[in-house]
Amino acid sequence: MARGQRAVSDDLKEIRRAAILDAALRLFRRTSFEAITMAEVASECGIAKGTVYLYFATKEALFLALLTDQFADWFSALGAYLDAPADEVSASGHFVEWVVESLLQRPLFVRLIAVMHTVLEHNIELETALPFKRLLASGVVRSGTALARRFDWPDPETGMRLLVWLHAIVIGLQHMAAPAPIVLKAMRKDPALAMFDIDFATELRALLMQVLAGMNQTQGDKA
Amino acid sequence: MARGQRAVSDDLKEIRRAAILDAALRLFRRTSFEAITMAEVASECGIAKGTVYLYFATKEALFLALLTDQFADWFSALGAYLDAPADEVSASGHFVEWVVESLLQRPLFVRLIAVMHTVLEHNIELETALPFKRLLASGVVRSGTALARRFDWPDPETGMRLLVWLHAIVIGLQHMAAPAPIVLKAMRKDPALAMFDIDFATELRALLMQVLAGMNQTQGDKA
Amino acid sequence: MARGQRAVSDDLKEIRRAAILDAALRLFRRTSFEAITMAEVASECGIAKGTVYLYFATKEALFLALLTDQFADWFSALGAYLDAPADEVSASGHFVEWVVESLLQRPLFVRLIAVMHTVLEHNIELETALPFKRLLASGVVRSGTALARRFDWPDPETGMRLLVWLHAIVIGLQHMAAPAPIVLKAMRKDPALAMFDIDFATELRALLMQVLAGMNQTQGDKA
Amino acid sequence: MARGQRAVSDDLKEIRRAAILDAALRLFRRTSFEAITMAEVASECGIAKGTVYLYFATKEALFLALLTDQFADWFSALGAYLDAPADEVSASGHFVEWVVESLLQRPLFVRLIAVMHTVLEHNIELETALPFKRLLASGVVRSGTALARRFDWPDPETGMRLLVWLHAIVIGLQHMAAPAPIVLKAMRKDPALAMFDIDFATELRALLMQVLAGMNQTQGDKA
DNA sequence: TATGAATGAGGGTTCATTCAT
DNA sequence: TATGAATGAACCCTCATTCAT
Repeated sequence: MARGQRAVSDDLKEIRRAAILDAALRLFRRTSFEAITMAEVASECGIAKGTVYLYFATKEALFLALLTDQFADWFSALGAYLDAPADEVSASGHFVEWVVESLLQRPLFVRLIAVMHTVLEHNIELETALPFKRLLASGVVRSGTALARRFDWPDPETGMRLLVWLHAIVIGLQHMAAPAPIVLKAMRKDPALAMFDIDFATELRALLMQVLAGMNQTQGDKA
Repeated sequence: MARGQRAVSDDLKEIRRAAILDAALRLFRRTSFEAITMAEVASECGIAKGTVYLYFATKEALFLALLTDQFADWFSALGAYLDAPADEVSASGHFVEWVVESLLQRPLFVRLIAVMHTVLEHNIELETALPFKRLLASGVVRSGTALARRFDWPDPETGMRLLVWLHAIVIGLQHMAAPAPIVLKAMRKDPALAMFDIDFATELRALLMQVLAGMNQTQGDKA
Repeated sequence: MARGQRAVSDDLKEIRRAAILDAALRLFRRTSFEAITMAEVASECGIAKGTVYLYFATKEALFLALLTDQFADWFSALGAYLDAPADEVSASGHFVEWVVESLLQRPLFVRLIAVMHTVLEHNIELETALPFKRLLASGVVRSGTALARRFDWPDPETGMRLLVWLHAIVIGLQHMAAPAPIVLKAMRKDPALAMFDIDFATELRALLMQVLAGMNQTQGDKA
Repeated sequence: MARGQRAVSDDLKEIRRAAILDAALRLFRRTSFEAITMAEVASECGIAKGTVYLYFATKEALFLALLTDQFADWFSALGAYLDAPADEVSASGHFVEWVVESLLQRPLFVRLIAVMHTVLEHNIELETALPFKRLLASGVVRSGTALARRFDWPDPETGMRLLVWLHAIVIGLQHMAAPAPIVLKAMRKDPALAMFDIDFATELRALLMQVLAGMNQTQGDKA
């Protein structure tokens, strides 16, 4: 779609919407949410500033849409993974590895999650928040159930809960794994601060393993 | 210290510094970091705007000092707890309960932690970041070691790691437990979103229990 | 153009730009560059503060644009003067008189020149500085050449140099002719300071006459 | 005088005053008037901020005192020069050379003159302005008279006038010879702007020569 | 006289969002 | 639907100067 062209049909509108999202994603790859301006998004997309607002009510809504897509994609991949035939090896380890890998391949997803509650979910309308949370809920229910089945947990809610916890853990670890420049400098200066040099994947893997170990034990006791 | 009065001695300066921190804390109880202006802090403290900057180089440094105090207090309490004679009942459960309680009693501490990496540690100088991180490191080392001893973990680093994980978990759960107003509204509207009505204490307790269960199991296997 | 009205065409934009410049000029007539705030300019122009920044990147750029116009106007007048048929009377005296008159009629131009190098040319971008200096350069080249022809100086650069010197002289004399209020007071108090009661026109006329006398002598020697 | 020590006698007070001036001069050598803070001056001098204000009422008064010293020194040197036995070679050229050299050796003097009227003479009290201007007046009268005698000008005021003009010329040329960084960049980018790459000494020498040539001619005509 | 803590005015600039065209 | 001109709130921090001690 060329600049100035009007998206009259729904299809064209969808294409333009996607183009805006793509532009935002490209910018987000390079910098942070705060550093990106709506003018830049428009410019990167080759359209006018006002046009962006025809498709997204606020800057936060725009990036929440980005996150929505990422969630959909991730849940889809998770569903595919969980539907695949069970693995002979330790299910826990395999699953943890999948999670770690899936997130390592989606760094922007992780970065968006880290600002989701504190930034993106503020300054949006109910009609934006509602479908987003519903998508999340449906993903959690679906995947949580599949997860419980896979791990032979009697209660599907246990699977859902694990996903909620995973969400929290991802937020926290991402915060710690992406320190402010000045903190990085401090860490370089004082070796005693090396402990704060958190590797996202390493910690996620280790922590998740423990959680699953605990859950399997608990659930095993129950069973 | 009354307005205009000069903090001429180091003692008085410490008192004034504490007064500013106290004013900031009172405001933070009522609103968020973003909503507070330095002018408000000064006004709440009954001093001039510029005076605040004599004690704290930036707004972030001011709130980081607040967090520093909270960390010191919490680590101190943790140390006292860990040094107390071992409990006959399940050590894990007892410890988890202590953590949950200690954080429930310190809601501002938890809220500060939630913005620590993304906000407070930005826009500060190295000389502010360094002592803060060192305090944290020393607390983690000290408490982590005590923790390992308490749980009979051979490696003190296991205790330290648990604290790092706890930190991440607290950040993530606090984000989820303090949703944006619009999200709250969405949750009230759609019962299917009830799963996002996260209770910080409940989830922290449960998750931490699983982590500890996993760790004890793992460490038990090692021993 | 009324407040809130949109300058949608290039013509209208030019009109609005001119309106802002005009507002700034009106204020500058009343006070000094330092005393003027961008908010005042906007208010005087009947538009919002941010709108001013759509047309001028900084306060300095705004006033440099003012100076640009004044330079263009003055160079244009100078060109017209130099292109006019030669005068029978002493060319030097006639030219000096024209310069003095042209500057007396443009007091704001002179005041802007006085802060041009120390204030206006700071805090501007290259894309602002470049065209400004180029306009000046072209004016100097063109007028300097015409000047040399008029005075029968073999080298056009002599004319250009005279213009550069004139520029310096105008700056210095304007500084001296516009003393600080307290200096004015001192001069009123002590008659011995009367020598500092510089009249811009008188000194410019006299000094320029000497410079031209010297140059004609020198050039005459050369010829 | 050590820090904290009290300057009880007038001698000691004079020493401290000189120390402050010296500190300010050292800083001025490195940066500009605007960039220097009174806190820096105090720190560079090893005394408290308030102490500086015991000796100089305002920042401007402090730097004006600096300029006073420089003027006294320069006038003294000029007096010595003019009192020396006349030179066999062209008096004009010799004098001009002396002026250029004397200013090249006093770059801080020149820089202070450039901001004298627009900055330093503002924000001072009458009791600061008065002696400063009187010193200047006396220097101008004395040196102007000597100058007229030297050049065989019948009227001593002609010498005084030359000094006033010299003052103006120095201001203007210094402004042009110390362009803003962005202007420097513009000049580097566009060769057509090379004409603005003003060398202070070169232009001062040339311009002054013309002025003197003109004056000698005029005065010669008179005589 | 020396100190340095306290003061507080001061203002340019950005940018998400709106809305006239 | 597309545009992009217009809006205007928002805000930290500096630093010359004062004055209590």
